[in-house]
Amino acid sequence: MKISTKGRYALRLMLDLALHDNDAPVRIKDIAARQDISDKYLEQIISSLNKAGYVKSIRGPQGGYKLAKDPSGYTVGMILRLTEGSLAPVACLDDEVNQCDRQETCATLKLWQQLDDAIKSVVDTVTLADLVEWQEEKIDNYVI
Amino acid sequence: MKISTKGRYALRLMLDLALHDNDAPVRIKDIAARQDISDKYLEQIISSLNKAGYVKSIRGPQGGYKLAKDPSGYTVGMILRLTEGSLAPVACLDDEVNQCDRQETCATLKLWQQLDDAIKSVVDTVTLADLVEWQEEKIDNYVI
DNA sequence: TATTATACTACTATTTTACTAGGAATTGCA
DNA sequence: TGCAATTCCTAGTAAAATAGTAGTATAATA
Repeated sequence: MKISTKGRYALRLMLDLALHDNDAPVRIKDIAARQDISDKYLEQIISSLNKAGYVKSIRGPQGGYKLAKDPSGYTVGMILRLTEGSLAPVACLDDEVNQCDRQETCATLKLWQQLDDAIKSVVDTVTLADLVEWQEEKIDNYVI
Repeated sequence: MKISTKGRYALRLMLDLALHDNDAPVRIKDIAARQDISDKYLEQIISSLNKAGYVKSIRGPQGGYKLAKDPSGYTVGMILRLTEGSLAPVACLDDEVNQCDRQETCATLKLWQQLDDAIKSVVDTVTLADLVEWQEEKIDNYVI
């Protein structure tokens, strides 16, 4: 029941983009350095975000990436589902293909549905804008 | 972010024990047949439940397993954590060893805490007795 | 046209998952 | 007392997922 590095890195990547959103696009190399993540791995992750239209890419010198829309336009769930796949705790909630034949009389199914709802209530509510806000709060309060 | 078979099977196993809780202990073989799960695999799973004192075992002929206490005494979280390990969505919530050095200024940490709370609010609230109840409701309503 | 950046594809070591296999220990019953 | 039924214990293993690395192609800019 762990979120993988892919999902976690994707969130930090998008947050980094949101925090450095001025005119100039942000290079993978810079995100990788700031977030201390392999740039080659980030490249793969951002590639799927790019294909989904979550970020815009600019190639060549002075190139990089920018968010496609305002941070408030992304929920955490959107980003995680794109990189992690489904966030449902069991496969039978994903799609009909994975439903088992005990469906009708399965008591644990109700449990999984409740758990799924609880997860959704967080990931589909919190947006990238919230993360930006929280980040700024944390930085303000953080004194060495 | 999936619950593994180990955790799912453990829940069904415990539910099966709760549903067949009369004087006679329940054999692994019977649970395996009813739940359509490999009995050798169930054996391993119930072994950890036994070591944790969640079930009592009786060896020899007419042996088997029984719940150690009333179904209301087990939360789903207890059973899942024993078999799955931690249910926290990221390792840095598990223990201090896994905390990263960004902890102080990490905005996603707040997200993971909220997600963790949401998960806990379900798994630490629902008990095996609830599953029994749901099961009975389902069976009552299920007409072929 | 050299340089800087993204884009794409393939490969790989490690870990986790989901079991299977085989035998040892215990106990009830004939 | 011995056999059969059951749990107990340990090891092995195929397949999938995870977390990357590596190399080259493509595009844009100065």
